[in-house]
Amino acid sequence: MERETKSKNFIEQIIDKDLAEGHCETVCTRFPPEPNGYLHIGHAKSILLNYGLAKEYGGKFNLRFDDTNPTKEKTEFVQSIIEDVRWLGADWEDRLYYASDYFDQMYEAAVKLIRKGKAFVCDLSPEEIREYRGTLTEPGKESPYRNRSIEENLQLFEEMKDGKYADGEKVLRAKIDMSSPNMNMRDPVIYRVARIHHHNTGDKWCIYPMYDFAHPIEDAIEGVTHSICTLEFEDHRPLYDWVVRELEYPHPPKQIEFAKMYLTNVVTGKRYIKKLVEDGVVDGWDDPRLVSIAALRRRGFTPESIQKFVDLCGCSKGNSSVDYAMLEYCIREDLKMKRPRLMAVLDPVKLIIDNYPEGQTEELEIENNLENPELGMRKVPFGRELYIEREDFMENPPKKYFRLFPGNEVRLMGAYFVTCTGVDKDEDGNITAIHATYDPETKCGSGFTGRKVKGTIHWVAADTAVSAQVRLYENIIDEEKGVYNEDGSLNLNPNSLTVLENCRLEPALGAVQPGDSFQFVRQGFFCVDSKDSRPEALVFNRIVSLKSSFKLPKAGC
RNA sequence: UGGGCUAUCGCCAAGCGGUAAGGCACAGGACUUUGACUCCUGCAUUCGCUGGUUCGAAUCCAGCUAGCCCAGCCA
Repeated sequence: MERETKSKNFIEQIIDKDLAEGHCETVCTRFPPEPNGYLHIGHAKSILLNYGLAKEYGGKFNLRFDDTNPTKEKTEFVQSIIEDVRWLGADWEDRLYYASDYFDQMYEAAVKLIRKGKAFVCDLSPEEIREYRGTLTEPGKESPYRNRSIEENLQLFEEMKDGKYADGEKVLRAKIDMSSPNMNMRDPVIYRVARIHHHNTGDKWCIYPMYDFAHPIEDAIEGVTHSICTLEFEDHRPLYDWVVRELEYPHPPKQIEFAKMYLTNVVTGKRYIKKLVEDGVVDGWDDPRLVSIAALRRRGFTPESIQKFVDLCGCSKGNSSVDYAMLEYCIREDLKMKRPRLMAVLDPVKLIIDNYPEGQTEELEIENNLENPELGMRKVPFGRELYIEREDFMENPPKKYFRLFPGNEVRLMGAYFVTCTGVDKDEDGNITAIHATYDPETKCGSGFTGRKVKGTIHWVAADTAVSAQVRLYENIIDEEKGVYNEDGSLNLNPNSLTVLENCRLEPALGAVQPGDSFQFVRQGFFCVDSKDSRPEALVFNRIVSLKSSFKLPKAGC
């Protein structure tokens, strides 16, 4: 098997260099979500990037919950994150960790800093700390508590741990530089008091470490070599390095930042998704109109397609917004060879073959996927009355329309050639049925080569068709215009979901399982909704359309 | 006269001083029992701008410009 020779991204180049220069001997990465919401396509990039790197270098990949702030975290999210990461195929083996399991070590680390004179207990209120911090252009000033003795700090910190102070009364701060141009270095808070039940440690602690202090410790404890995070943490790196250095870890982990991924025409961003869910605009975190991992899964995207997407997008330090068409391409590419191509009529109109004997039926054998014989054959019943797609017939066709119109001959896929002879209409002029004649000689598989037709259309037999509901999902919001308008109203795409109630499927589709996906000939890729499997009618979600290059001319024909 | 980061085709993205990869999208054409797929072909004389160094610059230097991030006891 040939492997595409892919150029290495900047992270791989850093790792190569670290390995070559002996900064590390192996590679260990991690995905460290805070369990405060559901994962989305942006997280997939981080997960697959970290996992892929570990795999590429024969190293390890850890899944670690960064649960240092119990006010926002829930077990519910822990479960969904585990499920999503597993589904994506990132294997953490036996290395599932919780930052909260390191609280003892973090406490000791804080004590160590105090002993070194590098941390102090501060009594300033949150407001005062903000005032003392200065601004982006002015340096801050030192806290009046900055020069407490080591002994006093030790005692006070222990008292914080023992619950002698109320929330917000005291914090532990790193003693760095109040005049640093980097706000993160102006004596950052590293421990705060919070009397909140923690999903993992219960009520054992009433003080919790801050991210900037906790994260490097977590990485160091686990032996993470490359701590990959997003761009907004770039300014935190000096602090990350400070913590690692002051705590004197023998194998300091290294933080590397990359750009988050955005998708055009789609709501990315945890807090917007959260609001859409909370406002009831969507049905939940896994509403197929969203791009949460759960939604993509329910919509019919495969882990392989997401992997391909992430690979294709690459990784850099420039903020970017990837065209949604790229994601569509990836799922089409993944599914086209491995799923059956079946016939489904989304907007049915009856086609009556007048010269086909009344009462006669036959079973045609059709390949499930013309390009992949391994998927086998299936039997499809054929008869005098069929349903075809309403848009596959035009009474007055424009130039270059080569589907059905009066006098024209087309191929019924897998069956016969039929020639349109006329239409029935109701009093209002709506077409109620189309009439045609068929040519028995042209049966599929008979080797007939007498003449060719330009159009091939799909169909289902009227009496054996299975009825179904099909949902056509569109991107929910045009994020270029903002998720919410200035007046607070939602900037929704009103056509984000179209429900087609009257679809007719070939009988083979009556026995499918939730989650199964198919290509519907000429329509696109669809997936049986895993959450809505009503017995009376199957519910299909459209994953993505096929590309279609024939566009009807504009009005006037 | 705060700091950090980024700038290469409509969208991603290689490139690391030797004369602009690739993918998506798009447009032609061939093929076709899906107007799909597949297959060809086209698609940056130019790398945010202006200077400089050099035989040679997207790559080095200087100065601009634009965008993103930072003043949580969030992560």
